[in-house]
Amino acid sequence: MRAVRRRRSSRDPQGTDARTRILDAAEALFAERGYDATSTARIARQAGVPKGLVFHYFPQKIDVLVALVDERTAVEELPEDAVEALPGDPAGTLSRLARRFPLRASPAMRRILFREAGTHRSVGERLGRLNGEVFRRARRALELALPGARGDQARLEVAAATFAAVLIYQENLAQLSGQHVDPDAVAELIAHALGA
Amino acid sequence: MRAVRRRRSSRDPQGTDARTRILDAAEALFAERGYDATSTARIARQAGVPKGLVFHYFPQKIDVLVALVDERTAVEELPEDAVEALPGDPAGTLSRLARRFPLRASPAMRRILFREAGTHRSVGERLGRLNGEVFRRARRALELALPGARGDQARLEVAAATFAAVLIYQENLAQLSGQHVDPDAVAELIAHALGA
Amino acid sequence: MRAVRRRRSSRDPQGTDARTRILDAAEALFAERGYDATSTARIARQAGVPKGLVFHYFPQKIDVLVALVDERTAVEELPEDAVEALPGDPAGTLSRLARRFPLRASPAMRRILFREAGTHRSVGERLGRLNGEVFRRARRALELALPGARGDQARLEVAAATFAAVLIYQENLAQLSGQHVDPDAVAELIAHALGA
Amino acid sequence: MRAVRRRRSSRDPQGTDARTRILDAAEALFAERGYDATSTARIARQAGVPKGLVFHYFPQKIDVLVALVDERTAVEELPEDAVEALPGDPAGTLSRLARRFPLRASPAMRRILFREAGTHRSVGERLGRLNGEVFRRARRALELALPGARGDQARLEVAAATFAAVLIYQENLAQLSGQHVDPDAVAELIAHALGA
DNA sequence: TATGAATGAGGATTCATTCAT
DNA sequence: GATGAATGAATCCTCATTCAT
Repeated sequence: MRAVRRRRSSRDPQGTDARTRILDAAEALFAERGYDATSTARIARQAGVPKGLVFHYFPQKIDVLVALVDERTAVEELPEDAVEALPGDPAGTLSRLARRFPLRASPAMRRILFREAGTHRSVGERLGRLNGEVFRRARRALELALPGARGDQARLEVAAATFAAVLIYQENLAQLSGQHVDPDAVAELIAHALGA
Repeated sequence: MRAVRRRRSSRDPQGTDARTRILDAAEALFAERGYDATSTARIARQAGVPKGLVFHYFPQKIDVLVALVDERTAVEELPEDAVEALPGDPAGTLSRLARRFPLRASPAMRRILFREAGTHRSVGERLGRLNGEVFRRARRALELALPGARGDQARLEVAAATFAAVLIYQENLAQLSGQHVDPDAVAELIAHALGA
Repeated sequence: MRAVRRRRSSRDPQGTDARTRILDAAEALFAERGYDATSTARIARQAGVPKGLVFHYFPQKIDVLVALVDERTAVEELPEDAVEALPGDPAGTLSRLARRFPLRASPAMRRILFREAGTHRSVGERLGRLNGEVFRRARRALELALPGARGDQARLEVAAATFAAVLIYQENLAQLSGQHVDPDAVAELIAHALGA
Repeated sequence: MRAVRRRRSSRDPQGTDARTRILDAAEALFAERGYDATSTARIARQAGVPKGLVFHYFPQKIDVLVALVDERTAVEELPEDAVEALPGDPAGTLSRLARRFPLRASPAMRRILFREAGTHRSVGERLGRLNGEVFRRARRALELALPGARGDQARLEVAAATFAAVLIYQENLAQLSGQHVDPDAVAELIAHALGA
């Protein structure tokens, strides 16, 4: 999570620093065609910077991917209970969680995470951590929303895992299978499964 | 869907014909490192055939992927009701569906489908069709298992879509997020959501 | 020491096989400008082959150097006493050794050996082995030529080492220092040092 | 031959000025890996100075090499007869010459001189001049040590040339051939060749 | 059908050098 | 003087693909 402030140099007429433009271009291209199919030359061209500059900031191509994952998929450091759980309203609670989703990642970044997770360890690890985070929040939200602890713990975990999967992968589920899975509808489904 | 029978040549000590060995090698490699990162030379080496032979069978590299998807992700032509739905037992019905899953695809092929779906139209289409098939079967199974039509149609569709997603992507969900989502448990969850 | 016979293909109008032409070109260029300053593209151009072919035969640039050293600096497998030592004529014996020098290496190869020995282990090792071979032959020749064992053993070794150095490095001594050191004259000098 | 005194700047915690540190780093690196294989960036890093500063002091990379050769291989301006020749003791005289060797060059600089002489005219010239200087001194020393002029002039020159070669290249002889050639022993050998 | 040499476009990466600050 | 971002030519190497045998 870089916070270095970069000054606008005279060589930067676009007003965004070169490093950021490189990451922007890479994000769009990796999402569209995949990491391997995207050449560094193309990233540079789309970013409007000379080829060499990509390597000035990112010594290896893989470092571009790593930087994207590091800097653009940060899990917000929300207080655990930032999403106010409404006792008796698990569906609404999950829906709110979905909306205040802690994953600060563009649809493009999600596609990248998803696609490259299987082949690049660091990406896979990050995706695993994100999934775990969402899972834990969902479980906690459900526990708070269902104070009577109706429904055993095991089922609650299955519910949380299912919801996390749908939430994280919705982007890809939609694109790959051509079918939208609406998180709100799933939230409602799950609430029914757990509730009265 | 090829069914051509190939004779065993004298150069084929493994007892499998060259074309099959090429596809086997490609399946393993594409799953492990992705299509773009796998060279035709490597496929040939792993298959134990000369480089030129790959192009004898598959004029272009992409044809290897297409053949894999065509020949190794076939949706079985099951009769619609091959999975006997037990009225009153939606959970069991879904579980049986999961077990008699119509997708004849190795874990490796599922990873390939999944990974390349976003960048190769033909793969994406195939995945979409598979997902649709599973979705339709799940919906039909639920309709039969819940004859009273309790729960409206919309919720039933959400349930079928969720179940299809978990079923198709379980391979990847497990691998990517490090968390198993047991189809049987999800079946039970969904049954609760729809049932009494 | 390759002995593979290469057929003359129709694509080889020069009548020398491509691999040999690549090595010829590399030998000349490495000797003239050094290994690092010689690009693979230039080798290919001078050899009259496409760039890619260099890497077909030599997966890495360094392999070209290694092949040169392996195949073009072979120590002849002469019987130990192939150079007939004339008792009483150490000078003549050394001169004959110099002329029937066991190092089958062009002046170009000697310059390459010399220059790259310090930075490429395999080259350095080969040079060391060559030097050792020449040293041992010179010592043996002197022992045979001076049967009375006049002059102690230590001095004889110094003589052999000095002669080996002059013999192996004459190419470079001449070029680098602009001064020829005639092996025959050194042979005569050494004979005087050891003889009556 | 620079003699400019450089002040110690506040950015120079090592207490050596930047220019000197650059040359020190270059000397070590050129000796270890060769001129071509050493990037200016690496020199800067090893010297602990920013990349730009290298080009401030040395407008071109080659200027670093030239400066090293100019400033660090100086032939001492000894009076011709600084090495007292002892008539009748040529071995001792040569040994003393070797010890009071006029070449002020570190082992590293000798390796550089040696390696780059063949490809960089200025280095080659300097090496030639050094070799000539040592040769002339050795010849003069021998003439003085052997007043009777026994041994003809031609043999004396061969002796001087051989001794100069051993002296100048001992560093490399040892390193490359793994065999030490002791200058004192060679001096003694040569004395025998010329003396009674 | 089988084989591997041949081809050249393209890709990642390096690097000397410039220059605004 | 000091700094490091910027530049683009050049380098090593990969690879799909062709083709003569």
